[in-house]
Amino acid sequence: MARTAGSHSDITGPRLQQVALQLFARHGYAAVSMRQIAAEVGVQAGALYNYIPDKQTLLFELMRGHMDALLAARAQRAGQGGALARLEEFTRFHISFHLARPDAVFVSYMELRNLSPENFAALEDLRRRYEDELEGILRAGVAEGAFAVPDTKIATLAVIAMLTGVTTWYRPKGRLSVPQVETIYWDMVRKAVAR
Amino acid sequence: MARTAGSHSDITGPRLQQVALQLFARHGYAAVSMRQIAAEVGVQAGALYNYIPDKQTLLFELMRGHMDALLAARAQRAGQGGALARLEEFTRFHISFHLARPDAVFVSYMELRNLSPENFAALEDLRRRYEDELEGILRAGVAEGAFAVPDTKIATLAVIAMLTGVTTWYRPKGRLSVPQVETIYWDMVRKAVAR
DNA sequence: CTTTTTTTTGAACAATTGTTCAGTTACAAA
DNA sequence: TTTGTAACTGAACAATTGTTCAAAAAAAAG
Repeated sequence: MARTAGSHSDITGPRLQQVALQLFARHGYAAVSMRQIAAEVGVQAGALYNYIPDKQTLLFELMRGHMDALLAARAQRAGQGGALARLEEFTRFHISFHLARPDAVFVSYMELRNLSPENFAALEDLRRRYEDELEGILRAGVAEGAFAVPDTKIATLAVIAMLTGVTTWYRPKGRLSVPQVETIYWDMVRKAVAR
Repeated sequence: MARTAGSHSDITGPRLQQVALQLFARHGYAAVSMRQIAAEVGVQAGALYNYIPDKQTLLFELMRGHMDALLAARAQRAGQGGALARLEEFTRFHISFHLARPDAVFVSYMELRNLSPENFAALEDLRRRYEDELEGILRAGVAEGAFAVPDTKIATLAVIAMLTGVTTWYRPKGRLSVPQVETIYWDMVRKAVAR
């Protein structure tokens, strides 16, 4: 026998991405085999190569897809108002966006070293673009006299590290809702950059 | 031929740990083979098994060694004085300790999912003990009325995430010295938990 | 219905994996 | 110098790796 009944490109394609993201997040890129992914998709390993050229590209596309979605979502909420308001907006956005996609976040931060040099460079570029959003806000706040940070570049990285860290402990079944978490972190971010 | 001239357990043993840590940090546990490690040590793969029972235990021992060193170094600087002074001490300690061991930090934070369940539990226990150090300080500060944090547990994780993030960008050749970095982060930590 | 196209199977590939072990060598003690 | 031991080699092991491809079957088109 060959082609399975009810099989379709529209199903297998997206499901491959979904399954790969989940398994990569759970066990790591290098520890997951194409056969494991195929088994979870419900197909033989060879069939996956109708959708991806190779395993490396699969990883890269997952990571790039995540960063693209992040930048697109960020661009949609065009920053307006004073630096303080924009910083709050960024903080809440970052937390809610990241908490909604724990697998993609995990993979994007943990598997950078498994990318080929060109793919790594491309991803670093996207990451930089996102960081620049926050640094722009911090710089504006300093110019306004609303913030006091000794080094906007370091403050940018420190704030992002702090916010992204939420993904390591947050569980949907936990005692806090996402908006509550946002508020707690916003309180700390606001004070950390305050005069 | 067999035993290499000048070979000794005192050399190969430590060198194995050193090389494994470096390679695991650079490429990831699953992506590094025992033969790669052996080649870097200057020995055949089989010889490594005079020093470790298996690859998994090698990883675990590296991570446990790091956490033991962290807790031991922390215990040495027994916290004294008010919460603010203790928090500054913790902040500077955390940064300097982590910046001095980038490979061990990287492995300990990235390879948790490659540990067996028992080994994972053991490491989580050590990590918790370290986090409790900081939470104790924050709690004391709140009791003193020196700090205002809505949730000491979350604040603990947020501060640690922020501080550990320094390892992702700091380079010894960079424009800032370690004490300068400490001061910049301390400024943000201090304000973040302030009243 | 028949034909064409899309999708998948299943086997095959060379390479690599962690680990074991009998045999071999270097070193230290006697 | 002989003996004993600690350290290492080199080959072997079964299993698994990413990837390819001819054959087969299901779906879509005519």
